[in-house]
Parts: sequence; C-alpha cells; structure tokens
Amino acid sequence: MSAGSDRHLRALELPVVDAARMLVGCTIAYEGCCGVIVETEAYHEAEPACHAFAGLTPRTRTLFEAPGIAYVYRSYGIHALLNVVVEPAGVGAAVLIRALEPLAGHGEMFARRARPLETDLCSGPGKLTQALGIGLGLNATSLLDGPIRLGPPPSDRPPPAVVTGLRIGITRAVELPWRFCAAGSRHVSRPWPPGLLAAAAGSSRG
DNA sequence: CATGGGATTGACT
DNA sequence: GTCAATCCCATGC
Repeated sequence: MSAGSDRHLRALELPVVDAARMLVGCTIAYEGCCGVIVETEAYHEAEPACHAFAGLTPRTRTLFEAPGIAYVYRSYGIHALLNVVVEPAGVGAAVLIRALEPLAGHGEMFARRARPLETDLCSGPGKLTQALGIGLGLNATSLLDGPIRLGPPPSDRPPPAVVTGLRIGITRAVELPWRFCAAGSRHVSRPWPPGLLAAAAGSSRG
C-alpha cells in the first residue's frame, strides 16, 4: 500500500481539528466530477459555532452519526454545504469542505456554475456543492461507499503544505484557528486572514 | 404559533 | 465597500 493511499481513512479516525488538517489534499468525487480538497474548517459540539452545540435535534442528528457520513445542510436558505462527519458516534463533530481544486468534470461544473473562471468553480462551500450538483438529499449518506466519494490524494499529487487560520463567516468562537488551506492554492474561498497564523505557509506575507 | 438568525453568494455603488 | 435573496429550524410566548 503506497504512502498516502489511505490518508482519508486515517483522517476519519482523528479528532476533528486534526481530521480537518489531514483532509486537505484528499479528494471528493460525485457523478463524474472530482476535486482536491484545498480548504476545510473544523466544527465540534463543545464550541458554539457548531450546529451540534445545541445538542441532538432533528437538524443536528447527522452530526452525531459515525465517522465518514456526509452532513449536508441548507445555509442562508439558499446553499447546500457539505461536511464530513468525524469522531465516534454520539459526538457531534464535522469537517466543513470549503473549497476544491477541480480535477475532473469541468464541463459539467461550468454548466452548473455558469462562471468563466476555473479558479472560481469550487472556491467556496456553496460554490462546490453547486458545481458538483450535491443537494440536501445526500445528507446522512456514506462518503466511503455512497454516491459522494471521499478519496485519498491523487498519486501524482502528494498532500500539500497546510496553512492554518481563523474560520470564516461565523459570529461565535471566532478565535479558534480551525481553518486549513493548501498553502499557495489559488482555489481557496478567500485568502487566509491577515498575518496571524499564516506564517505556517513558510513565506507568505500579507 | 411567530420570529430571528445564519458555517453564503452575486450584484451593485 | 454594501446589501438582498431565501428557508429551515431553534427558541420563546
């Protein structure tokens, strides 16, 4: 078994923050479209930005399922956001997939997105689900043998260096550095926060 | 049962 | 930079 070929499986065994970091570089595939994960965020029931903070409710039920399940929910009444459920069943935690670098299915993705730039195809949590055609009906399906497939990094693309930053678009627990981006990727939803933890990239400055 | 608030995006000034 | 679109659900009366 070559190194990295089970990276996605190993990630599912880890605490959510480590899983989020480990999933950068892995792949998401659905109906002929595929991309490399270049941005993730971690959410855990112990902190108030996580939906599971409210406890086990109809909305959060999926978050408490076994690792490797997809949590897909509607955001702002408009968008579907894709998460990878992690940590043991009974613990509410998931990794939000925030951006992909498109690998396959560009034609379909362009058609669904109707945007001209390749770097803008999947550069956001709502954008990538629209590009891949992932809807709320896929909530609670398996990412290992279900319609959406979580896979290891492509063999010709070793996992990238990872930049750590603050999560985006939340109002609670904003101080937690639980956002992870592939260093230097042009496919992320937004540049990482000014200064702060960006030093992990090695050379980025502003 | 009424209400408020989003893990966002795209269009516009 | 600002702002509307749009809907599920958690909360409160």
